[in-house]
Amino acid sequence: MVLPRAAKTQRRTRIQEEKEEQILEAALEVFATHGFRGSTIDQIAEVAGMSKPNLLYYFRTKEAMHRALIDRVLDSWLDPLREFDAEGNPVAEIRSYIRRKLEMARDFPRESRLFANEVLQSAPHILDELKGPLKTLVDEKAEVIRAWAKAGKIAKCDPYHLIFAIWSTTQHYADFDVQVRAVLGIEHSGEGRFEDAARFLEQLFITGLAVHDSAPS
Amino acid sequence: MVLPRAAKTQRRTRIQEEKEEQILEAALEVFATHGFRGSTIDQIAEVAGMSKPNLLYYFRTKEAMHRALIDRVLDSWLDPLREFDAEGNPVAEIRSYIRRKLEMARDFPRESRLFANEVLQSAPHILDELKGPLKTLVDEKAEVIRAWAKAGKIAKCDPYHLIFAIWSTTQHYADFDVQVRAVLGIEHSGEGRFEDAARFLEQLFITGLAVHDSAPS
DNA sequence: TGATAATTTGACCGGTTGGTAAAACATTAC
DNA sequence: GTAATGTTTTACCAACCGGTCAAATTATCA
Repeated sequence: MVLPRAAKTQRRTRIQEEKEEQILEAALEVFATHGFRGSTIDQIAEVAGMSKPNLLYYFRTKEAMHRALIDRVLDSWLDPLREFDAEGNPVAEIRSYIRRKLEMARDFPRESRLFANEVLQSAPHILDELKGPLKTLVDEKAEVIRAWAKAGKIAKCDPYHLIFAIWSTTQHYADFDVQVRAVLGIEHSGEGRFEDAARFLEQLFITGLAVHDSAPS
Repeated sequence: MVLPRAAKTQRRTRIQEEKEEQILEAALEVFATHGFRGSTIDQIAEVAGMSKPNLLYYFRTKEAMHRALIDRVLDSWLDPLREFDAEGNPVAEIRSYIRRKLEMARDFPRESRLFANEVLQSAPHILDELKGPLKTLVDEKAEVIRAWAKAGKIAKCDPYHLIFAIWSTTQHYADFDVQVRAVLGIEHSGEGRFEDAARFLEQLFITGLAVHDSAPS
């Protein structure tokens, strides 16, 4: 057999699983740093520690690699939002959503940058996912937030823009890491900046969304 | 004379000014959409409506074009922060800073994406500007904010992370425009989304930073 | 007008890029 | 062991990319 991608429909070799894993790891590194068009197969091959034709044996095109990577990462990327619980305490839910998003920005910055690059450049490869699954999920959670506001549990606000604000403020620490560190200076560029950010963002969102006396349910 | 860039040190032709303008406009369009490595001189030339060698007559390399573009745009991009007035009313200053940043995201999204692309990819061409002029400016304004907090005019908070939060939430509407529109759906993708965003962000930041009874100066 | 300088173009070049072909090599199943 | 299958490598290609060059064209101005 010469076509590994076809063989995959049957059963995958141990080697296949290992190598595909290796390749996607390298692809994440490179795509996240240079974007799709800015990345080269040679670069990815080098990071993956294999030759270019070898790499193309597992993924027939650059786009196939990118697509496989996105498919694998997108789901886990949305997990924090999925865990947003309608039954939970509103303030606690928002707080822990911010926490989780910030932890992801700290622990998985490459995944964040992968999407940031893609979206920044008009999301040519994931637009459908944004309009479909992502929109559906956000619509659902926005409804939850709207209900909380209506019940007077949090301040009235546009739930979509609230979600955007949480996304942008947290992912900022992954996507614009270089700028954050440049501005903070070496002395504040330790991992402590994530603690500081968490403290600030909690204060901002929790206080900013608290129901104040003049606006009862 | 054959070297236009040298001639520039003397006096620039009308044609030179016009063409350079045209080129930088096209370069902004292309660089903002595809990033530096993802952009090609041919693309820029096509958008600018001239041939590649002609374009290279005005800017000798792709990098020279990029650099000229950044130089031209960076200053105006920082204007809103510069206008941040230590003598003004804190709440009003923060409110109008958010307003201005949001207006820029709406009116000059390409400029925002130009920097976003650059920073996302580790800012290879502007790192010095970030560590120098940008950091200096932010340090200065952070001190103003710190003083306001100390005087009890706004809630105590980390001024750097406050600035980051304003940057990220406002620029989000330029940089991640595609995603914002995908999530909001066609029905809410009109220009009205900037009004909604402004309302939400004002509420968030103003309420979130208001001094609350339990924390006097 | 004509001379001079400024601008534009087409043809081209060496290096890179995504991708292919085929043969060499390794692994597995019997 | 050996045959079939799976994996890796070497050599290569056509398209593209950043950039050059010299000639052609156009604008400027005495």
